[in-house]
Amino acid sequence: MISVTFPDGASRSFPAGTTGAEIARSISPSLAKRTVAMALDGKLADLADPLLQDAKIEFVNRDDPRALELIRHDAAHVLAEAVQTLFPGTQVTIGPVIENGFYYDFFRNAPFTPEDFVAIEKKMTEIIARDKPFTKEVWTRDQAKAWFETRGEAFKVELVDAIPPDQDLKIYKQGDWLDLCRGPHMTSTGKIGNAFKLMKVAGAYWRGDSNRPMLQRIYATAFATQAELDAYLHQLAEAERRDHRRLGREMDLFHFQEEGPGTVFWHPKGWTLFQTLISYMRRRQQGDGYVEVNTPQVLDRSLWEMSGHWQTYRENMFTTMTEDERVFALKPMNCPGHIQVFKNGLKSYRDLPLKIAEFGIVHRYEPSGALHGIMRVRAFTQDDAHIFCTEDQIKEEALRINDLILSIYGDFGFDDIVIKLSTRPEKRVGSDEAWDKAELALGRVLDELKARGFKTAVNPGEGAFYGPKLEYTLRDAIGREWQCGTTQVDFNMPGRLGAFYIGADSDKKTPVMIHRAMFGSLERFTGILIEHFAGHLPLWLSPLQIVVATITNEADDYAHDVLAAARKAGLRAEADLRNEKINYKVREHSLAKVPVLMVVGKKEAAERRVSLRRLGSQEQVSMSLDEALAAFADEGVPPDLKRAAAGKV
RNA sequence: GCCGCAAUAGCUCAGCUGGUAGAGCAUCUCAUUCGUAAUGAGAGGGUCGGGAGUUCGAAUCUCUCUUGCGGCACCA
Repeated sequence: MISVTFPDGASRSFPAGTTGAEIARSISPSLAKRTVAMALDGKLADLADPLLQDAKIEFVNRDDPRALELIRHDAAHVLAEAVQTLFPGTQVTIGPVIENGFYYDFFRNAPFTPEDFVAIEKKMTEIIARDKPFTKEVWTRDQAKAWFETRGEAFKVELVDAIPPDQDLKIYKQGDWLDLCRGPHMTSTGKIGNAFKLMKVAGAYWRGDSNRPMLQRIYATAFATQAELDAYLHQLAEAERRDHRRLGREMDLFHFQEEGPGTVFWHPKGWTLFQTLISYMRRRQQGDGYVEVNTPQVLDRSLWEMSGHWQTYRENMFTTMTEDERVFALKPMNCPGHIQVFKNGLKSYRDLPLKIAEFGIVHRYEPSGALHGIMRVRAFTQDDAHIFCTEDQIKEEALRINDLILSIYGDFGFDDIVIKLSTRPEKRVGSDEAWDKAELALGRVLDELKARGFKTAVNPGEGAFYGPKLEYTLRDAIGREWQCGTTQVDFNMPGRLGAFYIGADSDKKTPVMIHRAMFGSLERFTGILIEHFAGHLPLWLSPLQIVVATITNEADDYAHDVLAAARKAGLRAEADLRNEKINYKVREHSLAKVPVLMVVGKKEAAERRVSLRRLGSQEQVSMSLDEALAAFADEGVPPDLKRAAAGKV
């Protein structure tokens, strides 16, 4: 006999081997009917599993949040059956649950089309309606291999081979169709319901390896209820509404064209935003002891050979050959240039830490498929800096960077940050001893940050070729994660490029270099801000802050006065004197995401007032011109300057 | 780079199985001076992404290149 404890704390004895379904039935038929799975000691399991030892049992209903994973996983099996029924000869591979749904990877030569989706969804509905139970069997390795081999399922055979010998091979059947699967599943296909939808088809490499066959991945999603599915689809539409590529055009910030793949044409408004970010960052860096430099865009191949870029980063570099057959490369990183600045003039240990910053434009030949608006481009501006220091100074400097980064993100409203340590990659330069030291140093910093309560994680093998890094990932308004800032400890490059300083003992010493960026890429950060704010930038960032819109031409003179006064108050303003209705102007400037509309007509002109309308609000506020300008001038002050004015640093 | 899809006016898009292009918005002109998300009328605007082929004839079919989109792989 075993003792089974229920959620209310009560416990009962059952013969060992009693199944969850039997226990549910022993309590009440209605409970058994609505239960789709169980959790044993908190772990989801098939309801048909026998209980072999004492356990805490919970019965999981279809509307239990834990059931969502099962609904999706079951739906993946149904998708696979539907596809194999409709398209015989298609091989199945894997079909996991992912964040917002699930997918299944198939091997088939002909592509799936939108019409196929309709047919597949119909077939899935049929399979679900049949309501066949999911039944589990344990097979031997040979049995499973034979089954899949005779059916030409080469990928499944490979999966069978990859399962450790001490693990059972579990097979789940739904009617006549079966799949190798870890489980668990719900009791039958009917429990899936009809709130599912095929989303898209895309290529994906078998086992994520670009040297292996390309499979067709069908993405789909499923929810417990139609209302939840609808809410999810609505959320997708919301993300599309925020798309920076669309908003960039609507707000007239930038454009791309065919001749410059992955390179941005910044328009006046976009460039204003970009420069606002640079000015802000320049102030923050100056406040933290950085000096700013500018280094060449194009440098001789030999320098890149010395730095190691030529050997490890060549396929990402733009190169050019001049008339005299010299090979140059456009810089993909600023570090070698900053080392040249460091080397110029003898440095003493008293000069350390030396923090050299540059808003450096780097060119990287990114794979064509990676390009994405201004988020992923081939030429971008980094808020880059290199800190030359001693080994002893690493921790303090890394923590200073950390504090600065977090303060900066906070100024933009990003408070949910994850800090990840990336360790040595396979393709790297430098000795293992140097890597040990670098990883140890950053590991200590990570521990310290963890102790301070920050969210941390480790990404093994994801470091840069010259050193490990701490990566700062922020979460935007709709929950997406973006990697922006980075701190990288480098024991290699200063030595490779012959940088040294004179130590306290008069000996030449090689400095350690910390590479760091906070926005990361200004282009990407700009894109993140556009999407985070859905185009509704805070006043200090908005490239056009105020539009003065007239109601009739009789207010033109006054509108000119208002415009001049706004500009004098340091605000970025334009006037719209066109002979158009005020409705038309309101609509147009609202769509262009102008934060403040000052509407002026005869009434305002007579009283030297303005009628205010803020973006996103229908409310109209009448205010004296001076009062309004004072308020907006104050609101438009960047957060760091506001703190300085308030005497807080 | 790989798989799939796409490219028609500044923007969004229509154009069926081949018979040499169309709408709305935007632009320009005229009228209107009208209080918070589209005033009306008229006009101009496209060698249908580039190249090659099939055909009497190609926006439409084929090949190829380029660019973009969705993923994968890569990454700031």
